[in-house]
Amino acid sequence: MNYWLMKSEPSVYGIADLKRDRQTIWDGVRNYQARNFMRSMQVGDRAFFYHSNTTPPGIVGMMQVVETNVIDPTQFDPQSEYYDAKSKPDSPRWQTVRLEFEKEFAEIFTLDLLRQQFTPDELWVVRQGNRLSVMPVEEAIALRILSQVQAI
DNA sequence: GCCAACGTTGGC
DNA sequence: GCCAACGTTGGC
Repeated sequence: MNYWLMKSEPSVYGIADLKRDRQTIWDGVRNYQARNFMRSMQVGDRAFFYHSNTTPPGIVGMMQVVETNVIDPTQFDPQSEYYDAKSKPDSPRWQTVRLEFEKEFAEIFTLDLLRQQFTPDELWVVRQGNRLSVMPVEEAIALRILSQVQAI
């Protein structure tokens, strides 16, 4: 079982949306490194839900991977902003995962707090200029974060 | 809204 | 295969 961190802008899709939907396909990722991490995910892995582009940014909850190697349907949808004309149905470029809501934190674990507790080597999200939207989190780091939060 | 960081594209 | 131009991310 591995831990991950996945970013989303709450104005696009936030923890409240996942709580309502219970499950979601994590679509729209168009970065190869992020995609490769999602390809390596396994059922039962847990992921921190990170709110980006908001005040303050930070981790707001936990999700669980319930299905792997999901073809991102938006790549074939010309109406979607994530449409990829170069991706063909017989060899899709973009795979993702299905995630299930696990819990929402009583309080956001802010980026500022993460910076105070972890070095950029320990936790990639605190690296300056990091634009990666899916990244691994070491178990020891994940457990330190989880020991400091309460679920709603 | 600004802009630094940085990934991608495409001409050569 | 280099790299300038361009587009996007995301903190502030």
